[in-house]
Amino acid sequence: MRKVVSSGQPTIKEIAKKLNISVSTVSRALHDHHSIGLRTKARVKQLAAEMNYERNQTAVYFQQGRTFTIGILLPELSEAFFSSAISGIEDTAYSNDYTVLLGQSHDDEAREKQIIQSMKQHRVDGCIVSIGKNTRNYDHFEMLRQAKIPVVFFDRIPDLPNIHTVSCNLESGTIQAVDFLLKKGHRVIGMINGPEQLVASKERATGYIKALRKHRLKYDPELIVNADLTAAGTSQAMEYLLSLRRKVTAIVTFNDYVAMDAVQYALKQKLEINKDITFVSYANTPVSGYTAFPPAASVEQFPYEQGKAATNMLLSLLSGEHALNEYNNMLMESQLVIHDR
Amino acid sequence: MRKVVSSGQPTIKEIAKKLNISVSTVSRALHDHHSIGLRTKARVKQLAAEMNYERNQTAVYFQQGRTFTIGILLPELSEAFFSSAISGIEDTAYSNDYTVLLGQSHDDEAREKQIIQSMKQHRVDGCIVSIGKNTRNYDHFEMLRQAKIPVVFFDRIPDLPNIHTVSCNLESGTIQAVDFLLKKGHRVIGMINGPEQLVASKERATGYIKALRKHRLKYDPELIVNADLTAAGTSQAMEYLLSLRRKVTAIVTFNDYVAMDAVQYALKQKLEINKDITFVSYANTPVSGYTAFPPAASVEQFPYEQGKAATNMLLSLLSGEHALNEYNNMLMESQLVIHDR
DNA sequence: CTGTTAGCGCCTTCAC
DNA sequence: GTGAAGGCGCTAACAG
Repeated sequence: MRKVVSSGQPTIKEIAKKLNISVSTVSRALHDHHSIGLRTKARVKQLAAEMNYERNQTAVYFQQGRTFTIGILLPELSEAFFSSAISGIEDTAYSNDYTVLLGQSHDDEAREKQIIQSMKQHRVDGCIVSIGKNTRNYDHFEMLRQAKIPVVFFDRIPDLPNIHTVSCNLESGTIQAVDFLLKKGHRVIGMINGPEQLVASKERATGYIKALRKHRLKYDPELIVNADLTAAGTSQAMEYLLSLRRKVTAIVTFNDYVAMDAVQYALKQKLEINKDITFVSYANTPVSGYTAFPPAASVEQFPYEQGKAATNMLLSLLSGEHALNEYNNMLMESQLVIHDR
Repeated sequence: MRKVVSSGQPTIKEIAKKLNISVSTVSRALHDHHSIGLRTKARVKQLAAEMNYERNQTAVYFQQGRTFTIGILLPELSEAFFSSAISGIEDTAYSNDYTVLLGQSHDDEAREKQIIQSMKQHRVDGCIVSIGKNTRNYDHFEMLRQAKIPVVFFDRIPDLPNIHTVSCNLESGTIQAVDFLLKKGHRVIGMINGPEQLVASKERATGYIKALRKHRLKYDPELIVNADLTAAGTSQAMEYLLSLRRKVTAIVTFNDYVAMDAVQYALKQKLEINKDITFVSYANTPVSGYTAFPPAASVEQFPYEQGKAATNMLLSLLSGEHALNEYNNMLMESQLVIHDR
């Protein structure tokens, strides 16, 4: 059907012919094999350079049964968190001579399956995956397991047994955040949290409660609201928090977007930011520093480092220095970054 | 050296053996070749399904001499513009059954060369490239040309003859921006432009001047400042513009970051945004809407669409429906998006 | 030190 | 309709 177009690129065969030696000698010379004479080596290398020879990796991949390529599946590249993460992945992969094959699911389960399928056919050596919001069925990952393609899950992790994961624990950062507010004298601290079912929301709530407990303060459940992360939801949450009997002087928001919406609401109520009300958030975006009223502090989740860690974990799996029934679950600690003292 | 690990994946050979037919029959059956009997076809397909057979793409790539993979080289994934662009690239590639190999140069020329080299070895079918800020030498692209790997340059385009490009013309958007301000009654409009040597700066300046000319207003060179895009540079530029005899009531800024810095400066001078002073900017970031004082309008550059266009151009080059000496240079029009009337 | 040979999985031309 | 054979470029036994 499709014509095989000769690429015109020189092969070791041609080099061998011109030099009147065998292909294996050429191959070995090019690889600096110890058993090849210095003179032949030099001759081969010189001719190869002259002819602009370049090894055909597709042949090598085929022959070796591995591609030195890792597949990356993420929900959405345009989210700052993921673009930062993939930056870390790509950097680490490249410095280990691996290439990166990319796919984004857009949180669509069907597309996610399709991409995994395509990566499997591509014979990637391994995958790094952050699953979509709506993914409920994990058959595609089961197929990878059967094909013996190792996977490291990262940030958005499926509820599966025996998997490798890298994620960031938000509890510690939240404790630091609440600590920070308490030290500044705040006693009534609200929290605009995310949807209840998210692990990330649970970690935030737990951190909040633990921080209070640490300071022997009683926890008032009224002060935590679960919102839907939309601007409208945030306004509602703000309205609620500001209507409470106890006067809320600080609020921990689910992320920077929520913080920005909350700030807008507060400004409309003629509140002075960092005086009447102080915000602390989670750094999903690097631009919060540019806003007129950035949060006084935010919990950094180190997406770049997470990407790096996930890649290193995958590479160590690929190097085969692991027992097959050993599963790595790495938990990074989040950390509070203070913008405004 | 490295052991060849049998992947354990079934091959057409095994299917053939189990069915006591030849590999070529299996191959043909799997491809729905017309000359294969319906019964055999069915038997083959069923067994293949049962065995979880999956075609080894690396073998196909090798054999066909093409990989259905395109290489993407970008300066920096964490820049909103590029992450949006790659989103468009990836979507388009995937819906055409192409896979995407990723590399970021971090604006480092050496790394850029290395990535191109690696993509060439990978035998990508084509490349989409946005060059680094500091790249002065283009030998690596010359090598791609010799290897007959088509390249589409995009957004950041090198100064080379006979290349394919996709880029966005900022002149039109700038004209619209100035039009918008003039219609709102502004007569003294400043511009904080970028470094003089950038094409993008030139286009902005030209658009500004053309818009004034269109309205038969005289152009005052004092009103355009070239800044370095840092916060400090922006402050200086603001100080200068606000010190002019003629009272500047509106400013066009190089991008949203500059706009945000400029807004900060204006606020410090107790100016009221959108009253004493109005800003119009270029949309490099989707978050400007979240800031307390977003620009009244901004010039959209459609990175997603640019990525899509570049990919389509590359795909059409790959399909071979082009003369070799034909070069495509696509210019998209930027467009003003009004946030605040 | 170097050459010969086989084979990776698949497709395709040629023969039957 | 189906089979046999060759070859894509490279590596790695196995022989000298």
